[in-house]
Amino acid sequence: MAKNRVTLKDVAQRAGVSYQTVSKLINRQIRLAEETEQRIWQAIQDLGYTPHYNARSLRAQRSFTIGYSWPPSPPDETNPILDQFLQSMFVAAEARGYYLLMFPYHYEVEKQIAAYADLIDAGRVDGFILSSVEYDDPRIRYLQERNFPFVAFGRSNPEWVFPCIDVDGGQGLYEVTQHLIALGHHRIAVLAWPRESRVGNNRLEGYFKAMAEAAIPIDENLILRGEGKLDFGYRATQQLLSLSLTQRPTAIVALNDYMAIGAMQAAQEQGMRIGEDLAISGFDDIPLARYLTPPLTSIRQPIWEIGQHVIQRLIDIIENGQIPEPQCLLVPPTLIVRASTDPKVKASPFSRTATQKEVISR
Amino acid sequence: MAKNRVTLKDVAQRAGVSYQTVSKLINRQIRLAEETEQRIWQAIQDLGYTPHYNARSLRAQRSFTIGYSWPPSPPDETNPILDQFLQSMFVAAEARGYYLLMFPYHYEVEKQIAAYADLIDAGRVDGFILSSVEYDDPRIRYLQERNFPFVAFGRSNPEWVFPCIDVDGGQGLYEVTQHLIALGHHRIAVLAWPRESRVGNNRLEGYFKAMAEAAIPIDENLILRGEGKLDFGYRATQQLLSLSLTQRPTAIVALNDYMAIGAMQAAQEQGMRIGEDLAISGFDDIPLARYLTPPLTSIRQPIWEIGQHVIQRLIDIIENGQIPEPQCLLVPPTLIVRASTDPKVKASPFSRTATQKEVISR
DNA sequence: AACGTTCGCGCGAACGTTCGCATTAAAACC
DNA sequence: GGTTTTAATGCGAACGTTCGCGCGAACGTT
Repeated sequence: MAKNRVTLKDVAQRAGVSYQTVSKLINRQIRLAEETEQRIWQAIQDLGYTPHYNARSLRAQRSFTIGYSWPPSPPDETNPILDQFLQSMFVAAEARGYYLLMFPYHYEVEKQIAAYADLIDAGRVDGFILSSVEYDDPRIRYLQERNFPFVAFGRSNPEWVFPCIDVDGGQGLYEVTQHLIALGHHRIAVLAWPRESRVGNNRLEGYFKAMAEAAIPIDENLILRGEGKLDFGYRATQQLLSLSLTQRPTAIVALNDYMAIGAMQAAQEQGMRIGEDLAISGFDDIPLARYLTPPLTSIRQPIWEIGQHVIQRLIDIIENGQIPEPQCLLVPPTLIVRASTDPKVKASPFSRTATQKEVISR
Repeated sequence: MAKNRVTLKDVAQRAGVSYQTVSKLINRQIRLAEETEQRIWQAIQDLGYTPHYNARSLRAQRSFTIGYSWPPSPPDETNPILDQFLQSMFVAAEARGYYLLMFPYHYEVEKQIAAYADLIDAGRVDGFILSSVEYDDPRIRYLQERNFPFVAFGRSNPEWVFPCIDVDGGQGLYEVTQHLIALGHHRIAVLAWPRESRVGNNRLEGYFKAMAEAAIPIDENLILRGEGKLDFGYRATQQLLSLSLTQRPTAIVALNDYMAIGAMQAAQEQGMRIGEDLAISGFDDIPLARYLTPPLTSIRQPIWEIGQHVIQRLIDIIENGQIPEPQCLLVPPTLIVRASTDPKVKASPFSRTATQKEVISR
């Protein structure tokens, strides 16, 4: 297994210099005679030297490791962005010589904080990425208090100042609502999350803004709140469709795709033609969205870019200590119009042309 | 940030012993006088001591870290088991004092192997978990050659001997095929993967076995191979349904849920009632499966158990060097019968009773 | 010719552990 | 009562780096 490892001393001996000199060359902290430098590189090559991570970290008091933990998705739902987010992050990390360390997410606050504290105290990580950030997030409080580097994917309390990046969900909802209004809809229902949901509230604001700009009064009966699951979307839509003709919505905006799918099923069971009799939109643009019948209008988050950004930012903070402005960056999502809201964008989802006909707004 | 860290020496001084003694107590390599032991624990508690990871690893030549890398899922598909698999693994790892390190997956063989080599040479990991294992997998070859610990989720060449665990996909297909035969189906089509697919071949064997046992001849025209995407399922099913009545299948077994969903859409477009006119089954039991109309019969893999097992096994190998028999463990998946194959198991997917009516075979 | 300055490199120390052996005192043996 | 065993702890070294300082030689400057 771990046989006789090649160390700096081996390289140094072969190159005929002291081992510290080799170290300095590797870390580019020194100018060497051209000839010596070549000799050393050659020796490194010949012996196949790789610096020992733990020794380096011990001495430098740096771990070149970023910690990440996230809440597991419930069994009846998959996290549509996890894979891409992770891949994006560790590609970005690798490019700067870092790796990502995963550790379990605990729901009990104390155990959760303890997990972060242990990693810090053990010197295993140089910083953290946070996601699924909520109001009063104890992790943010703790890390700020210890003055330990982190970057969050998601906003928290508006008055808190910390490095974060977030998708402007409000902008997404603003656009989709505008899109529906432009198509002539007035009674637009929302399948929303509970009031405590920070993400939900951010998104809802965009809906209110678009409605206000179009001078359409808000009907509180059309805003239904639930746990964001498919069957809530289904039941809520049944309820909406049981309203009288003058009250019933002509469009439903769901805050995620699962609820939208539930809504589609409920509407189809009642024989309604989605996109014609009733418009439905989702959020997240899960891969399946374009394959549904009809294809689902949705809002896509720039996950890859967020992963890149969040890591770049964290490493900048770790290495330079400086937190660049703006503290919190908002990136706009992309509205993807499909036949579930606009029947003109229809056709079989499998023909090449149909796929291209998806209207990517912006 | 990293302020004055509490070290063994601090603890030792406060407890009035040498720092090596404290180390030995922590590692339970020594018997101490009851009173001294208490004093030391108290000091550890008082000062909030946490061992420094890099120092420990440097000295012990062990990293307590497990490396994992996996191919990113294509943009039009989500990996339905990734989240659960990861969570399971790092929960198991944490319980034994290990963490998981993620690193990018490269498709070019050389870069891929280089990534593994670098982590080994740098001493950053004690072992690896492999997944998405294929025939002639170069990673297996390399790690075996270096005699470096690893455990694979998935089989490779039948003649290779290495620690692995895999879902018995053949058993899954055997059961679903038997299930369909018992319902009176004879012409059972398969939406399969390309011939080079190891997973696909393993699964197919179960189909052949069940057909052979029922003495039903294989019709090669009913075995269609594609890339495992939704639209292949769609097109393949269109093709199958265009066959003459005597040749057309009465049941379609898909090797994953996405192809099954495509098949359902194609069949429904032709006005067929799924579960009655045509039976369709999938594989993976993605969360959405039970919410489809009709709910999709599928095969669920025991992912959590696999994650636990794979980690336990790897740590055993790392710590004891011994590779327990059997080298490769096969675990059976679970057939979940829903209305897409058996209309008796129907009803709205959202009523409590309906959910319970899902028949979990075995 | 004497004197700074830069260049090229070496040296000792330290990072915080673990490990094996040495040491001391008390207890047990004959 | 001297010798051997056992229990409880100490001591020095090592793991493979990085870091700051130092030192001789070469180089230009006055």
